[in-house]
Amino acid sequence: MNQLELNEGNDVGGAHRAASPEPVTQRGRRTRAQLIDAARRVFEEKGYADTRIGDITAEAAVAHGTFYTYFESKHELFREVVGMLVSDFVTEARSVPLVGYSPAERIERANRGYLWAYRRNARLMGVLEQAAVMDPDVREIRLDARHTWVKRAEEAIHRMQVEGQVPAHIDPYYAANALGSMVDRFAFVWLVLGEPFEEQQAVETLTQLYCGALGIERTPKVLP
Amino acid sequence: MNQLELNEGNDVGGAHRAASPEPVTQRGRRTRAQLIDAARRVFEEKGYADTRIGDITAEAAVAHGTFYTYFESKHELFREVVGMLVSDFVTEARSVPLVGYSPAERIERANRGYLWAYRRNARLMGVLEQAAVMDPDVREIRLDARHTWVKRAEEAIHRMQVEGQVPAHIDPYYAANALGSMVDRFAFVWLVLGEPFEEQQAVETLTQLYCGALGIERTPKVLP
Amino acid sequence: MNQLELNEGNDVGGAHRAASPEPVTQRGRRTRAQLIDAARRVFEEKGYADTRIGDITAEAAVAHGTFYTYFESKHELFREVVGMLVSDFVTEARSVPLVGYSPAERIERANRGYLWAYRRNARLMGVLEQAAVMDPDVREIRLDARHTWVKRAEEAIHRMQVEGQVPAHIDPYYAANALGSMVDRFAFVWLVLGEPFEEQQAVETLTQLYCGALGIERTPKVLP
Amino acid sequence: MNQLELNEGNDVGGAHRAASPEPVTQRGRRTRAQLIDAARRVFEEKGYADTRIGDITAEAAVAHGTFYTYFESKHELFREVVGMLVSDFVTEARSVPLVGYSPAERIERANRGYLWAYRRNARLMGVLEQAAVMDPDVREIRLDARHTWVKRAEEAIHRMQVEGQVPAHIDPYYAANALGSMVDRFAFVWLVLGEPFEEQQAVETLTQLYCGALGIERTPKVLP
DNA sequence: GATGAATGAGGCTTCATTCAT
DNA sequence: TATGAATGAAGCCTCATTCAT
Repeated sequence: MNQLELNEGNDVGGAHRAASPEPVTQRGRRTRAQLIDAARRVFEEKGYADTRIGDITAEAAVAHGTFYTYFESKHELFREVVGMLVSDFVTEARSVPLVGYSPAERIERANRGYLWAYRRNARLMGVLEQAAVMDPDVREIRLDARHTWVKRAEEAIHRMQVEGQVPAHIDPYYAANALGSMVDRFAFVWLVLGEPFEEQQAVETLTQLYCGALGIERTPKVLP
Repeated sequence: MNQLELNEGNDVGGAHRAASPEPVTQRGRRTRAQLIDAARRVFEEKGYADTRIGDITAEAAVAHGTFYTYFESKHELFREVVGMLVSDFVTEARSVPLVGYSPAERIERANRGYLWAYRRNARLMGVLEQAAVMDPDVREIRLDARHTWVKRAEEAIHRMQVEGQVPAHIDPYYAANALGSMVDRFAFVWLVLGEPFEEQQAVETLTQLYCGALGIERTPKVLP
Repeated sequence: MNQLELNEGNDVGGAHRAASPEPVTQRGRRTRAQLIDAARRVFEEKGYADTRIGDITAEAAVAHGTFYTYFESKHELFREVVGMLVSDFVTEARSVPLVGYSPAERIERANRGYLWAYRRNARLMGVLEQAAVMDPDVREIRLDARHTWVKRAEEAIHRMQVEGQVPAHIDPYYAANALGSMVDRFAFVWLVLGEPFEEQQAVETLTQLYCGALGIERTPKVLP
Repeated sequence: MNQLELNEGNDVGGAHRAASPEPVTQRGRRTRAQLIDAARRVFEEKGYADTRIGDITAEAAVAHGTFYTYFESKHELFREVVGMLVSDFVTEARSVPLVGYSPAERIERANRGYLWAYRRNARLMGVLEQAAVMDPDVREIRLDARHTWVKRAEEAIHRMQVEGQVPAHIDPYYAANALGSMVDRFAFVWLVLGEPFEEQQAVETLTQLYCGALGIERTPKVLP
């Protein structure tokens, strides 16, 4: 169970990845990687719409025309960058234990991990949300990732219903969507829009509400 | 109690407007209104970044140069349009009764009203979210609106804690933020990104989780 | 009877002419005309492929962007220019008398008129021939024009066959094409490619061969 | 007597080639030949102006940089290709008998051979005509070739005047130019611009007109 | 006020040519 | 010789903004 609303990785990312072939030479691979690195920094600083191709090549310290050796458009490069972003969330998600802890404990760990991953990638997450609204391709990546998560959370809720830990009248699919939304949006408002929250309290409240909503017993922690 | 994360209206909107003076003549007021109407349609169709001044004037059937008689920039006009969007949410919010119903009933009505208002304005809400990420002015409008709501929800939760309906260990401010996020984000994913949810089930689940999270008793409805 | 291989005028030209609407104001019409004038000069100097939009706007003494107020592409503007070229040939063609002279006399006048018109427009004729090879639209204009002429010459030959002035075994359509080709290509080699011919002798030889090919009696002129 | 308006071959072509030395190795010769083959195909498909160095190397399946091992420019390579085109016309021309047939018979064979050669090379002939308009070097090749032919045809006409087969008042040089233009241009309109002519009728009409223009007796063939 | 033409800075893309491997 | 990556000048097109009528 976790709030990862992003893609599991290669399968979906691959479906969207560039048609441009892998560079043959060592040098080519290095240049391509430089461009992706530079692009991430520029996207974070300026957002998707305000990023110029020239900003990226300047940041990567290559000639303007070199961009077109590897990418057809800003859009295509952005998808590469988003693919790496997704990978980081995936890594975080996989570190959440599925067994050996109480439900409340697992929920807390997942929430904390999600917020951490979000903080590491906050600027870029903002850009991703922005781009997803108008760009169908980006939206598809975003929704694919969300589907991956929803399925996981839904299964976890269902499992807990079978084990009698969560009431049967709750719809697992809708609940997974709603509670994921809660954590995801909270992270966005905090880390992208800049609302000044405090981490300990954020994790505590999100976890407490998450558990309460599902009828899971949990002893509140008293924060200093 | 409601999920309105948008501005209460004139006070905040007023703080941002004011750049261009109200037209003096009848004709001027009509032209100005035409531009705002047209702008809303174009923003909904193309998003903020892809809207051109020329798109708006063409849609409004006025000359290109006429735009600058009334607005200094696309940005300023967008704030006008967002101001009208906010007004619709405010109207909806005010129709939610604060007394005379059970907490669970009030929460359900607020949730339903929020989703309705969101649906009426879905395209534009998407644009607003998009613009809020990169544009500080728009972000300010968005966050002001959110603050308004948080204050209301926070006070409602606190009142219920005083009355013993909600456990004392819950932080009202964080909880108001988190639960508002849940409803707001759910609406976004449904109505902007296009996830196919069903209204009855959406309201039921959101309300049930909202109440459960706060420890409020509520008898689940059985949907057909 | 004449060698005009170019269009009669409005019908065909109109079919190809620009979609861009006539400018509304006096000033707009003047600017548009300036651009067409300038374009003709630049096309003549540099040919179609080597002409830059910037060359045209510089020659017309307007800003670069002004080009796009009136034309979508170099291609569209070129069609306008070619339309004016065609008009000149049409004017020339109409001045050739259809009656009141002997067949040989009419042929000579037509040949001379064709060469004159060609000389007036030599540079541009070269560009037109060049463009017609690769550009389907331009080719269509060129061939439409040729068809117009072929029909005229064909009818004239047929009339002379009926009157017994030309042998019946000659195919009027093929003959019209071949003899028109002779005059047209001779003009091209002379006036575009720069072979140093002399006008009197050119008219005399073309006319003598033209008549001889059709079996028309003609007394050769002795040139000084 | 023939209508070959193209170069006889090595002498003129040699005057323009010579820039890049013949490759020393076997492998080098093969690569160079691949490039020339590929270039012909690409020029035929895209025309001179729209052909990119990269198109040629891709078609030849060699690396982009390899081009510059053998050629200095697209222009130089084009001259190579045109040289091969000319060779084909020369081969055709040499197959026309100079003796042993009547004048009318020789003219007919030459016309038919010219149209055949033109058809084999139609696409490239179109490109050549196009390039000759603006490119002085290509124009020179074209005109050199034409001069070669004019000399031949002029000599043939003069010989026939001496023998009393052609009237003396005809100027051999102008007539050779004009009649060559007729056949050459007819072929162009038919095979490059795509006018739908039929071969038998084309040869018959061209030959009949050619003979008639020179006052040569010829019995028209009746086509089925 | 309204009009629509004019402006030109700014960003995009191409591609001939060079060069290190 | 062959490779393919890197370069950057050159041209294209857009569109926010100004301005004369």
